[in-house]
Amino acid sequence: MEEGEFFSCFSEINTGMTMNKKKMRKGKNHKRFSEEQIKSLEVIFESETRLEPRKKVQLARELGLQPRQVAIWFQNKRARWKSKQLEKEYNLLRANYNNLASQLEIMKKEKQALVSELQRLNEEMQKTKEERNDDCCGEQRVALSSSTWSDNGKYEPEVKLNQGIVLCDDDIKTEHFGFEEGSNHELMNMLEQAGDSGLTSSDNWGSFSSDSLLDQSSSNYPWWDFWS
DNA sequence: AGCTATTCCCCGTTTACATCA
DNA sequence: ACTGATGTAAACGGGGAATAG
Repeated sequence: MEEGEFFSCFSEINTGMTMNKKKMRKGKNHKRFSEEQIKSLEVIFESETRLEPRKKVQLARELGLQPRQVAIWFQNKRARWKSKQLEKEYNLLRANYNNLASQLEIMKKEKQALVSELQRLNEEMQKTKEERNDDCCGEQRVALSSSTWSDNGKYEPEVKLNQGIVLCDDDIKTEHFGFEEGSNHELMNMLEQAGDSGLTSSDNWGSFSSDSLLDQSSSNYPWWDFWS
């Protein structure tokens, strides 16, 4: 229903409630306020959502209402206003979430592409290695001279291609993604979780505080710019 | 300091009324 | 024209917090 249409239904001016509470509760005179009264109340509410007692009495006199009616109108108005605010915040939060989710999808695809590329390079390297094995066994011993034996007795070769790509997992992260041990630890974890579809599981949202999303004033830039 | 009465507010609910199918 | 369902504004009641006497 349109607002004008709504108000036209209640053109009867409320001349003031003189009945007591019991009569009010039982009575059939439960009239809605007139358009003029509502307009005046709205104007005051825009500047102050709470009324000082003296102003409440004065306003009630001006509008031909009981002070209690004015007080109750302000109470109900605050409740309606709060409800609308909550709805706005919810919509904002949902939009931010959708934005974040789509960014995550993009990142997952990018990661998958990088993993595929890495796999391809690995296979290429393997092929090159096998060719070298065929060509010259002596050189292989030199190339693998920096390989080590780990504490658990596992052999860990460090093999380098001519282009300088280091095929050791941690080094790849450092050289290709610019990740330093420690400083980007959280981001690394996020990437690893994303690879396991961990971020899409609601189980992992326990530490995800909606407050921090809404409280954008605490940082110098919008949180969602983190991904851009 | 502890108690009581009063006032205000919030929250959830009820009541009265208008609208619509 | 009547009626039941639904939505909304006005009003209520309970309970907590603050304040004064």
